[in-house]
Amino acid sequence: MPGVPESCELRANGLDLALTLESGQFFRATVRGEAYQVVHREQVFEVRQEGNRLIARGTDAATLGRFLGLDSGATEARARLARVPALRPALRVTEGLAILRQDLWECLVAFHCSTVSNIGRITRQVEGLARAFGRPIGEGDLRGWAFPRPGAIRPGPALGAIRLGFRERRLLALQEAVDETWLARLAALPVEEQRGLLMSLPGVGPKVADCVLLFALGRSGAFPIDVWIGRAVRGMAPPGARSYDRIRAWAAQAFGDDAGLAQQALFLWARGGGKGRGLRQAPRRTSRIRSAARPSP
DNA sequence: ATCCAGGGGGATT
DNA sequence: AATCCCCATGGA
Repeated sequence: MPGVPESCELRANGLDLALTLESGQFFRATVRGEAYQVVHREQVFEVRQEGNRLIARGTDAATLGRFLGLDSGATEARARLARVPALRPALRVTEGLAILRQDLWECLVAFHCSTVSNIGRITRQVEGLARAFGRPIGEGDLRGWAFPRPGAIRPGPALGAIRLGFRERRLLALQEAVDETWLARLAALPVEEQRGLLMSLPGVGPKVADCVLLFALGRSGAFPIDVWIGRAVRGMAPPGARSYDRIRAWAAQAFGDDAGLAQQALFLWARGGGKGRGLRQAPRRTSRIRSAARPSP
């Protein structure tokens, strides 16, 4: 039995840890005093930020750096995105935001659960799945449950207690459609094939597929469009860009491989979140705009 | 094309 | 306290 979890320290490279972990892309980070406790794959670790330093316990620098996207060039991406004037207000309140690199299967399930739901509920459901079906991991004060691998989630009262609602049957079907080999092959495909394959899964439409491409498969040009993004880009995108595919094509043209970061910045900004604001309360100021704008044929 | 599944969070009444 | 609105997917 190993005793003390390994520690590490690395430069944050401009990352805002709190902003990134609480930006709604990841569901397994919890506040613990000045730090965050994170469950990532088979590790439970604790990480905190002091200025431009990240100090962690229970993981190694390589794993942490990759998970946090420290090598993803977020600073350069922001500089390129700032050339688009309409994006500047969103960029202003999301300095230090990065796109995480999550576990593929966990990310797929989490965003599968996200359909017609909200962040608080998704968080509880992901945690519930881990507690009910995952393996206990960690040691000392760093304990948790790994997310259950495909096949480990079983129908029954324990699953019912997680209250997935109509998502439960689809989650079980999703699990049947996928195994470790399938996931490994998916990761190696070109992006358009990845997207098509993801969308062929039960309960996975364009939005969920794009979330998985962005948050797990490292496809930085993916641009998931939920209702908040739809509102945010109204007025930026040309009036013709109304459908999911047209907004997506516009984003690809406007932002290229930086579209994913643009999306996450817009998401926080549109919800009234961003630096020092948290993400919990979403003011309804845009609902009027939304009802005023009708889809055109 | 429209309705619903099942639920919870937030806002309005 | 009751009621309305919201939300992404798939099947009727």
